[in-house]
Amino acid sequence: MRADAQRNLNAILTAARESFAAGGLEVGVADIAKRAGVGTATVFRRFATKDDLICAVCEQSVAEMAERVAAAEAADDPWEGLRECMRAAIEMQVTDRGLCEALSRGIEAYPAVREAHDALVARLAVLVRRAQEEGHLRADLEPIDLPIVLNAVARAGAELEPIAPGAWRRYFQMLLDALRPGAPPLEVPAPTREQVDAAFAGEQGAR
Amino acid sequence: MRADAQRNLNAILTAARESFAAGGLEVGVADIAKRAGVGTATVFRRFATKDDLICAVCEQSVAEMAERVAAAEAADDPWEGLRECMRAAIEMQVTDRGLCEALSRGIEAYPAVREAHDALVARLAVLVRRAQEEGHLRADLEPIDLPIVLNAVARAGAELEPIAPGAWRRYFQMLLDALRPGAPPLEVPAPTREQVDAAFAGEQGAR
DNA sequence: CGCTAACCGGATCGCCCAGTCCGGTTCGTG
DNA sequence: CACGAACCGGACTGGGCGATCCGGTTAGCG
Repeated sequence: MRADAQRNLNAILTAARESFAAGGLEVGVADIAKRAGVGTATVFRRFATKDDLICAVCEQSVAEMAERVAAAEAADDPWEGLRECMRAAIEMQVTDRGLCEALSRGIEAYPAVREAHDALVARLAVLVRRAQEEGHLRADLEPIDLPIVLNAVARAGAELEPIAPGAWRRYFQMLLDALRPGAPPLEVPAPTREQVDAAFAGEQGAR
Repeated sequence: MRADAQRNLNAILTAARESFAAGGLEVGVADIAKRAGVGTATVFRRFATKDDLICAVCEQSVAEMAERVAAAEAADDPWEGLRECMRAAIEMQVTDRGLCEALSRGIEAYPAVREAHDALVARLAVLVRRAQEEGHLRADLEPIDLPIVLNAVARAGAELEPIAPGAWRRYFQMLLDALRPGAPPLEVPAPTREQVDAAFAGEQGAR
């Protein structure tokens, strides 16, 4: 790989990240190319499809989240670590429209992102179980619930952000209240792995 | 207005409602026209713009919600009525992708819808205050919070619906837990009318 | 029944955007 | 320094969709 090609690749990834963060996933490839200082053909040379580019950017963000989870696992106070993780996950999505939108599609996303996300949930599960044992989290919360509710809060927050900056913290606090132990048990089971897998297999290639 | 014109108008509204409900707001006008059994020109003769059509359909749905709120106000047990209202609001959005998407844009929607929505929130406020006085609802909940959190739950539920039907009830139950009294007070204020108005004035005509 | 104004609908326009093509440019090696 | 392979980028294509145009049709009044 020639040096200029590598440079362009980095520029494209950075530009895409910034563009998606600011304008959501519907920003045009031409805009991204312009921001990166290259032509559209150069973008498509590295990423056969716009979706591939989205995927690459998302993987970075999900990896970043995974790092935060790992840090929480090692923290002195794991419950505090988990809370901070959740807060960071929402904040990341609120300040990155593209990530927020991508995670909304979440379930049906690309294999690579999906894999990274699964790994992240698996790590989360450890923290969740520990928090439940220590009585910080309601016992009927499943790890799979977390990405769902965090994305829900983030989406509401993201829309509010331009008109009421920081309002997402209000709804994050409500979310924490919902997760506290002591409430009557949930009457509906969480989505299962099988359901998610079936949906994924079914709509491979949609959109 | 000629009889056939009236008939077509009804057909268009019905078709639009069904199409938007099933496929979201991004379904093409051509699809709607075909379902209504008319040409696209006929659609645009009644609704100058696709947005106008969306607006008309939404108004109907919001009016329907308002009726439910009115019913709750008159119910024997107002708290039970409010709960049922919230449940119905989520269910309506989960089973109507178009409505769900339209309410997500909510704040910046069209004047007519916005007006109907404001009226609905004003009515809700009565129920909220009463529920708070009776100790069913946390005291720091503002009426404006309700459409926000209800839409958030509905959106998550709508995405889950095809793969885990009814899963939204799980998150609705969590929401109710978050709204219960007894939690430490919220540290961030709710969005204000002024913020909403400013945003609305600012981006009139966007999209 | 006949006539006209109202109405209809498919073909068409203009625009946007993902993705492709090809003539020109640059890297980096010998 | 020279040369070829790798790389570049802007012009172009194709398809989709909102919106418009216009020749044909129909309602419903007199």
